[in-house]
Amino acid sequence: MEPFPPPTEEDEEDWLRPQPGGGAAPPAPSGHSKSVSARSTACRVIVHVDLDCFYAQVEMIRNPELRDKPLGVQQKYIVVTCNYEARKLGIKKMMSVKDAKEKCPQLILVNGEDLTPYREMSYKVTELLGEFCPLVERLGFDENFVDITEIVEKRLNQLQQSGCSRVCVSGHVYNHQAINLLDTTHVRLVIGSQIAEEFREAIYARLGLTGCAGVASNKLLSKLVSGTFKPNQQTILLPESCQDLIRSLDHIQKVPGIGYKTTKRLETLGVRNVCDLQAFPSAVLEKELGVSIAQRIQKLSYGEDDSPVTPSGLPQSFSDEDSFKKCSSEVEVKEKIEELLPNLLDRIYKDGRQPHTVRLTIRQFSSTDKWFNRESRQCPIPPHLIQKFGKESSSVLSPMVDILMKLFRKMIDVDQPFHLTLLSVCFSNLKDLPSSKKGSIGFYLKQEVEGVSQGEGSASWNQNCNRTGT
DNA sequence: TGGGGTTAT
DNA sequence: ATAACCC
Repeated sequence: MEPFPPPTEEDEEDWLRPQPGGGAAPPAPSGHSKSVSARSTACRVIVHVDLDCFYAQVEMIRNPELRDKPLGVQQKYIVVTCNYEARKLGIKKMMSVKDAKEKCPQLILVNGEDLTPYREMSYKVTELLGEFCPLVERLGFDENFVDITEIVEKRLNQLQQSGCSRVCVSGHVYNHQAINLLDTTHVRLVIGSQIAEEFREAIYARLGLTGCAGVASNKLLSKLVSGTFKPNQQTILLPESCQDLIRSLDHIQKVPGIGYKTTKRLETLGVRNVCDLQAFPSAVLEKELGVSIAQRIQKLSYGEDDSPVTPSGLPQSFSDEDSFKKCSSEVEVKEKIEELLPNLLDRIYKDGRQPHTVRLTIRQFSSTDKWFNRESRQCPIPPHLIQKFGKESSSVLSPMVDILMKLFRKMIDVDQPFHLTLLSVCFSNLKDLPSSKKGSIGFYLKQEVEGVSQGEGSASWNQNCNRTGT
């Protein structure tokens, strides 16, 4: 057993006084409740948890012999991620297999096109965090935001009332900024660092995964600061260093929320870095991008982000896709769809809810603009078919193929030549089973099978139950 | 660039 | 249905 890898210590020590101003504590002579006004003024405390090279870690758990070797995870001809052994040898994320093998002939590659193991581990992480706190939001498979404001408030009160006068930061402080324990915002973030450490310890002890964490007063800043010390470390951001952090981003596209398209439009305006965006006239920005986007990204450029941590709960859609060099006949399309469907139907069956919408997405070959020309058609699933989702997937398969082929013909004239490079099937608009269904014998049999085969914890069970009401 | 996801319009 | 964003 390896111990939990030691974080770097930058502990600060000082006295934690019950109240500033030397006074014992709660004045507030008016009829007003003190705790209400104190709470409304308290800053939020957000943790961003970011697993290290997630797919590679999952593969190393599945096959421990890969542990100490340079390992890459391959999808088609791309190394989508790799472990740190491989990074030492110059392998980067999203490198072509060709370049990677040239750089490092000993690189071991595993195929990661089937996301099932990663998806399962990903939800175990989210569920584990859900045991600490209900406000957990997923971002992709390997990141989670947790709003720990309330946990921090509780611990702060405990600390003050039990006469404890010291708190130590766990992990790094961004910019090496000194902590002022007379500042309750500092103290809250320090307590947040201890909770973040507990998150990472639990994820390592229970799931064997390492990762980074960032603690700050909003989602944007927690995410940015989590990446400052990189594998398996954590960092807090104190408000006084916020501008340093946001301005350290050399390009605006590094700001989460400012993507490829917006970056291009900003470049047209001469906006290249965060400082440019901060200083840019709001009125001009609003005319160029629309009020909503302009105001949001300009706030982001100051490190301001009032978006809440929205619990992700159960997935809103299930999709499966495959890309390929060429698919140019109706028969091939049907074969590809028949390959994608069984896996998808199985996932939906295990979820237990019924999808009411199905969508087919294609990508047509084009030499220019190689990766953005996707088109899709969707339709409601006929009620008689919806009913069958609770049963054997075989009874749904061929009618679904027929529906998907009709959607395909809405996009593509099959009498004309075509050249597809991607097919994707997505089920969405998921609804809980009608409650009358839940009394049936079949329902309970199914629940037991799932509980055993997926080894689900109580958190997911509770999540499922809590949502059946709405 | 893969094979996924989300929300806004 | 698409377009933008995220990983």
